[in-house]
Amino acid sequence: MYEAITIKDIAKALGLSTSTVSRALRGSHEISSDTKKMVIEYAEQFNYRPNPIALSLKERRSRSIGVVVCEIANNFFSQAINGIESVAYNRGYHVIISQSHESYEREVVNVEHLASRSVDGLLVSLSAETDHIEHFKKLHDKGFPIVFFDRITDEIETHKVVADNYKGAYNATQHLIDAGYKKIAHLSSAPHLSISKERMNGYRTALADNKIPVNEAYIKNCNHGGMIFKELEDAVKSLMNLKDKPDAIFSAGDRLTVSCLQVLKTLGISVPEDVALMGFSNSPLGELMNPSLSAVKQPAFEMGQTATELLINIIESKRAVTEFDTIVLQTEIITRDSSAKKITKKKESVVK
Amino acid sequence: MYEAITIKDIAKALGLSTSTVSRALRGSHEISSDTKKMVIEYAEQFNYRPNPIALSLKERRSRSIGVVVCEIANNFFSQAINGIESVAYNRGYHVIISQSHESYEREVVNVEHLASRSVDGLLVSLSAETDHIEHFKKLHDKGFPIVFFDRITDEIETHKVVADNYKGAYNATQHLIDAGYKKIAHLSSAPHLSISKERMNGYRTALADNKIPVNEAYIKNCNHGGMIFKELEDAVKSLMNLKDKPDAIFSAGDRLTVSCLQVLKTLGISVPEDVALMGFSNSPLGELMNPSLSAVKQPAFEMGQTATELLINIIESKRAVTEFDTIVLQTEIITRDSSAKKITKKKESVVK
DNA sequence: TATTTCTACGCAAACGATGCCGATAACGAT
DNA sequence: ATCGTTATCGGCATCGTTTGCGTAGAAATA
Repeated sequence: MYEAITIKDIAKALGLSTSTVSRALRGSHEISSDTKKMVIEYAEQFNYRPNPIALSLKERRSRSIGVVVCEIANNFFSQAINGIESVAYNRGYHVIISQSHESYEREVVNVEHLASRSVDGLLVSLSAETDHIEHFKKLHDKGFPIVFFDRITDEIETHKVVADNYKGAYNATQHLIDAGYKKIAHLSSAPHLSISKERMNGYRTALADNKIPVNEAYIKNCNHGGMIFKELEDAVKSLMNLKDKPDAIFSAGDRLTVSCLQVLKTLGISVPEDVALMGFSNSPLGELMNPSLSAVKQPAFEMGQTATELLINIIESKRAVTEFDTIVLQTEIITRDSSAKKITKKKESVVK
Repeated sequence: MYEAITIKDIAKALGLSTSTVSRALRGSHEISSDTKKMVIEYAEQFNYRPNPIALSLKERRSRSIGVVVCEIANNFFSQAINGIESVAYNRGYHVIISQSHESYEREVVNVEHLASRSVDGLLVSLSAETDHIEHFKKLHDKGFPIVFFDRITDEIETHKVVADNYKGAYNATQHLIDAGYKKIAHLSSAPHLSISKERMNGYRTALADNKIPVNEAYIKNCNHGGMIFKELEDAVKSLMNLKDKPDAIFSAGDRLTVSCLQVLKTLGISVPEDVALMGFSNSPLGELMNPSLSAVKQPAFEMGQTATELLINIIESKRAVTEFDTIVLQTEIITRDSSAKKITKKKESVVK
């Protein structure tokens, strides 16, 4: 069917050996300029392209990197992937993306599939279900290059790239407090994820610094990261069914935030009048939503870029890398209507 | 650095030849069951995985397919990719995604990169800038498997998968008319794109069927598909600066619709009171937007699935495929607030 | 016993490209 | 005339795997 020209074809056609052709194409000095010219012209005429697979086999590298994320239909990750792609292409690498859909099993399968020597390294953000990481440890112990970003693990020593989740969550919580909210709930993903822990810490510390006691009933985890709608729905409902309802919700992820808003809408609970909402989100649609969404925005593109730079550095390093960095990038608080200043009933009656 | 076990290692360790090991692992009947058992146990113990690159070289196929789309940070495409992935993985293929960002040049580079024998076939949705397709023709003429989806071309005969853009646009326009709008503008992507033409036809026909003359000033094209914000902004502004303003906008793409809403918001034009809005969109956020967004929804996931099935069929077909299908999938009209029934001034005064 | 038939395995080529080592010829130096 | 040098090219092995063919030894048949 589809047959492309090889170095052998050129050699045969020109009455040369394959080695001569190979050298001529790479501009070796030990080939006469006449021969070089002839070979190069012939190659161009027939649009010769070296077979990357043969090269991979010979050089024992594929010049491609694998990406393992939970899903690409999420603005944070699609922006991160844009960053990954921009660096990868510049440095001559292909990018192979795989989605775990927050499932541990699919993550394992994808990693196995990618790592069995078809990629030179892995860029990983863990799935919500993943609570043990033997599949990565095995690879890492064998010297396989891995860089974690966003949802990282401290069980593996390698380069990592994260947003400052602690500070982002702290600032978001503080912002809600400053806007007059005191009963702030926290909606989070799986509790074992690094991002969940860090954001939880930021949330708790901000409350503590403001001398607001933590109400454990206000803290809800979704072990499937919002991939199962019911889980999230139940969490929001149980929150809003409390005798002492929260007056604000700080949600720790994009999918969570959006679904939460959806549930609130269904329940007829208005935002921010009945309950304020603030989340981690990278959706450009935040300002078009009803109400427009306050959010902690992560530097997704830069995270992807940085992680890719680090990964390729490991891949191309001559000796085994032993010193690893954890890069922390800053977040940005975007305040919009969903966390508008609280209008207390007192104030309202005063106005009246 | 990272070294994995090969068939050669097993052969040496067990005092066998590589061919025997190879056959034993594939369960050949001409290997004694003792030897087979020994080999298989050894392979499992050392976690042997065949080198996919060596296999690719031998079988002259990589078991991977390339995807060329304008961007993944677009719900239509990320859903389509989910469909692509689901079929591809089931049939044992990797998926390599590349984004053109609506740029012709980047599309060409990506296609060259992918097709130079690192993928077995291509799944393509053309970029907005692409108005000639020699880069695909060259490949297709050589017998390289390509399937187009969404934004297709009729200059190449191969399998194609599209939504029923004509009917979708017709129904959307009819819906706007039924809701009381008569001065309906149409905001479209590059005019040479198949989707643009089909949607334009649906729009024009619906108007004609309702005996509404087409006002050419109401038709605006964005040659960069909305990737350049100013282009879209200018289009919307010039529309709303007309003496005879439109009372509704039918926009032909997700990015266009969202950006349009944004511009309208900036201009202080309220939807649907001042102008109604309806678009093609697959964003699940439509119902959370302000106002909630009426839209034509495409079966993105199914389109991805179908296109992938067709592509793999071509790839795995023994003889050259000469009969090609164009699969047309149905769209769905979702009506929400942005196209709510028009409240005419007359009616309003009557109510008063 | 001699011949055929299995059984169970090894050898080598092939996929495409590269790189080490050699080979050859022309040429100048001794 | 002999040797060393240089320029230019070819042979061969290699990466990891599969596969057609060959064959040694054992078993079965004549």
